[in-house]
Amino acid sequence: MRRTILSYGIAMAALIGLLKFVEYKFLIRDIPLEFYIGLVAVMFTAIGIWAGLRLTRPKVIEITGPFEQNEAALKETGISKREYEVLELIAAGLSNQEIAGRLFVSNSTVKTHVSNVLAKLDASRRTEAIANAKKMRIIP
Amino acid sequence: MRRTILSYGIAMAALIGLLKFVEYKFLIRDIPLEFYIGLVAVMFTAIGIWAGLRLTRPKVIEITGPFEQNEAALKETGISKREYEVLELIAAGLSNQEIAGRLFVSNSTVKTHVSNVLAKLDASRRTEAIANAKKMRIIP
DNA sequence: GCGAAATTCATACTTTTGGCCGATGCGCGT
DNA sequence: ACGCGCATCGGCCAAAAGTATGAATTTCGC
Repeated sequence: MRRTILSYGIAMAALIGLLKFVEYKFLIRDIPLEFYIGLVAVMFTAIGIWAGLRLTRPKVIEITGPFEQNEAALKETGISKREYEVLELIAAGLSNQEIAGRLFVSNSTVKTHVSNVLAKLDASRRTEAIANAKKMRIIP
Repeated sequence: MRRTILSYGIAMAALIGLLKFVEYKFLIRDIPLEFYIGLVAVMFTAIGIWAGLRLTRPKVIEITGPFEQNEAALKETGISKREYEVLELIAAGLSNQEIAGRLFVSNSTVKTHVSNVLAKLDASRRTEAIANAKKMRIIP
């Protein structure tokens, strides 16, 4: 962990150096500052995403055994791709509001999806949907 | 997806605007450009991490084979016998009313038990309680 | 390209759930 | 006897979840 942080520090330093260089180049050619700032923003956003995923990855990979999904059963329910995403998040214990935030849609949309999932899984509560989906082997 | 990208675009635009403002402030006070750039970098790294985490889907851990209950974890939660029964029925997808019928108690009692279970599992929704309990291996 | 399916969103309504209070009775150990 | 945890119940309120309906877009298979 200490090593990891150190690595990131060095990488950051290197990047700052690179930026200085780019900055020099750009300023020489009289390219507007806004453009340069935008470039920096995009670069570091990308770095942030990358770093974020790197640092959190070890936590999520905890698969104990092979989960074989019953594709047939899933298809039979008629659950769409988006609806399945919602179902996964429901099973993860998220609220409609949280799901909306995660999927970048409105609360209304999530409710629609949830309602569809409930109907397709023959359930009237999300907890029942989870139980049914598990029984049918369409979610781990 | 298009919407997602659009959202980011708008968010970016807004942030650039904010940056312009900050920039103005800083330049007025003759603070070096490097500092400003660094600020931008840090900000957008943070944004990137946030976005990355937001986009990461929660991986559901799976339990295969014989279920061996983590007695220690269960004891640690302080969940009582009756509360555990309720928890099992929650996980089975029953409503409070149904649980009340199954355990021959009133709806109020079930609600009390549910509330206690939620508190002891550090959850605020029954679905979250299920997910947590599964992670802690106190229910199959 | 056309049409069906999928995705998105809103509004209004009912039901369920959860939080917070207090209260009673019962058994158990000191 | 007293305190303590557990189980039981009720009321009230707010938030979340679910239902129904309608509609605008987008996507995708043919």
